[in-house]
Amino acid sequence: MKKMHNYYETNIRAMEVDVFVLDFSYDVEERSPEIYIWGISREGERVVILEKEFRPYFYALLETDTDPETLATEIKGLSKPQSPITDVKLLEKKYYGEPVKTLRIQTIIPAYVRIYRDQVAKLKGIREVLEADIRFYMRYSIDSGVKPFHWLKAEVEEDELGGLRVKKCYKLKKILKIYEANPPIMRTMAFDIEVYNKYGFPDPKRDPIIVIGVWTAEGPRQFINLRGDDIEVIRDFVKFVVDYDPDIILGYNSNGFDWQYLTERASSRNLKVDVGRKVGSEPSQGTYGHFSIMGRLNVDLLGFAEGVEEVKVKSLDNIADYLGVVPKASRVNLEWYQIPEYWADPKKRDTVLKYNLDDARSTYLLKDVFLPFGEQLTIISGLPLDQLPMASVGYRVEWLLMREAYKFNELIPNRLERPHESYKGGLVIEPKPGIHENVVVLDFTSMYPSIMVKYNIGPDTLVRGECRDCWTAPEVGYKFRKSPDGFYRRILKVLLEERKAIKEKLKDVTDEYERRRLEERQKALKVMANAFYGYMGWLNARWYSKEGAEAVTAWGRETIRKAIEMASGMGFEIIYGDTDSIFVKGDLSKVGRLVEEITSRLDLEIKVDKKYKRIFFTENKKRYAGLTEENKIDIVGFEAIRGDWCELAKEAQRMVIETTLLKGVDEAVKKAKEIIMRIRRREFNLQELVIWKSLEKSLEEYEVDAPHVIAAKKAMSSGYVIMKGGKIGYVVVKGVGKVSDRVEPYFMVKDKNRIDVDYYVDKQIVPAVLRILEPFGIKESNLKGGGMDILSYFRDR
DNA sequence: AACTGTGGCGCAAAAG
DNA sequence: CTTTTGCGCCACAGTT
Repeated sequence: MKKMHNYYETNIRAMEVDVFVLDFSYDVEERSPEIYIWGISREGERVVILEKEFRPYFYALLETDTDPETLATEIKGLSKPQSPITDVKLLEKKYYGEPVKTLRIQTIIPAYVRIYRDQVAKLKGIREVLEADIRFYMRYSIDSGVKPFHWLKAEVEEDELGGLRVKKCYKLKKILKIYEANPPIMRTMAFDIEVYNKYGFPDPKRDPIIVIGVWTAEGPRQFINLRGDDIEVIRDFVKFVVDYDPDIILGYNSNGFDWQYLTERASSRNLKVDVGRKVGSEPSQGTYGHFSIMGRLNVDLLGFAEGVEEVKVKSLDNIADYLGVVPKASRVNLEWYQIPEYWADPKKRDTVLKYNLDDARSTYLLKDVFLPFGEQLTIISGLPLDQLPMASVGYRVEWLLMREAYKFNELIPNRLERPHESYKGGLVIEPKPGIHENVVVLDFTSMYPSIMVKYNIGPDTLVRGECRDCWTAPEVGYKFRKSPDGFYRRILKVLLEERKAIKEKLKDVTDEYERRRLEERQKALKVMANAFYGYMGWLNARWYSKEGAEAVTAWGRETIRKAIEMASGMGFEIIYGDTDSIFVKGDLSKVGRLVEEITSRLDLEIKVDKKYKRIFFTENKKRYAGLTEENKIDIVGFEAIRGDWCELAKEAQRMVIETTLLKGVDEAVKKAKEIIMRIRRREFNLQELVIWKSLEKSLEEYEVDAPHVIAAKKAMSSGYVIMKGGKIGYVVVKGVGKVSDRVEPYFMVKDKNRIDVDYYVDKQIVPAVLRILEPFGIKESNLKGGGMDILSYFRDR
């Protein structure tokens, strides 16, 4: 009777659903793990699919002379009642392409994998223990093929909702299909918090939140601390998030500040930041400082902004301004140290509120710039969108590789501690100094990935000793077997071919939405493919191969040498070259033939990247400036585009470069003299003199008292916190002694007259300008002489 | 004792 | 990932 009933029920409830996968998480319920697949159904409902059957496991790689049966029994003997070893199975797998015998050891609770791993590793007859360090939800995603931002068609049964803030909860019965299609509309919310910071860097135990600003498709919302107590602010904000129910929560440095502060502040006030889709779950800090929110994607856009190299100080206002999302002129601009003063003054308080909303709005609007690319990177790498911005390039590549390894029945190597070992890199050609007319830049397309594919490079294709059918790398002599395809080649081929196909398809697509999607996919594929070489030479990489990385650069050097040889053979003059490019001058009508010749003879694609009407080089490599065919001025490598020179020096150099290219050296000298005189007359803003540097280490680690380190220490002692990786802006003031003794954080200097003008002229403007003009015979005295006016002479003494 | 020149080294940031 | 550049500190040697 009971059985009949169940059968009947199952038939009624079993159904098919289509769900767009947002994220994964897992929980251990009643001593067994459950995987949550959070998503949006075809009908637009927020749903979760539970997978209760999947179990954690790892592999033990056997020595050749071991008997699997005996070892399996021995391993089973390690079983603990809290999480028994449920299965030990002998499997044929591949390790670096070689067939191997492994035991697959399965348990119940994910945390026990580590415990069993350590015990199994000590047993006799075990060569290595593998795949024990893969996160459980990741393990599931790899094995099941369920990937974020893909659709999942599945047979499910409806389940109890029990404390989940979704429309439906299903139990997974069977995966029917995983496919890519247009994503549903995702509800997106941006937020930003402002904190009382009168006593320097805010402390969550002491300083209240003064306002939380929110921006959504429906516009702004604000939670303001009116009574000096922020309990209600936090409570209202949490309620708002739960009610609005966003799929994506955007912030700017929200992993580094907002979530940290909010959770600490809340816990010190006995509140819970219960904003997840599971009741009672708080944002939890996972790997690399990222905060996970159950069922939602917590995306910190700062991670994407790091990729915008043109902007040196990656503050929200700078990034939003540069990308044209919110121009600085159209928003409230406040420095962090002005907040307490403005907040305390009833007449100025409104400015703080506007400032907060401008930040929330900027964050919200930045989504259109960053998310389409992020979506594509998620689809390709399989790394959930919320982890993507924090993950380094290496980890993005590795996620893709791990998924592919599973498909190929390859074991995933362990992460190893390796000592640093350097190897030779790309070839840089000595530039021909001076001004050149009509120079063409030829670029090998995706040189390193193409070389990896062409010569089948990788740790699994490397042959030590004799080899009949191998490619041999020049200079270093490493050999790689020609067939079958190695791990890297197989994956790279797919990426490069897909990119080619997309570029082809783009020629016919007119739909704007589809064009954008393909454009971003194409970019993401390029970024991923180009990251493979760097990944292979990354000490932390699971598929590290020094020999591989060394061979890639060696073939690269050979390729560029051959290209140069062919170009000069055709009568071209080589002006410069770096790694995968050559700058040539000569009969431009023959460039097309040169391109064809190189491409066919070297079997690597080269193309015209740029044409310069006029270009100049100094004696230095990696530095030049040119006027393109489109009358744009390109500046490469010089101070003008570096983040660690003051704006004034950069502007002066930019001016000199432009004038030199367009009007000639004499005119440029005149301009430079004018600028120097202006500074001597103190006609500048303090902002233009700030020198920004990042702190690559924590302050104690520095061995020398470099100026930026001293400036950071001064900032620290006045209450400002600068962490490792942060940026410090400083100016040089008058006084005696080393530069280090005369630096001060820019926000601590209010009086323009304290500035050491001589430093800025002699160590910033003159060197920057001379870098361009010196090759033309201009000396320091030509710039400084004859321009000193009496007035400033007296004022400076 | 105070200054100047030099070369090594630490450090950051660019190109590819 | 390597290559390249350049500033400033630091120690040292030689000079005034």
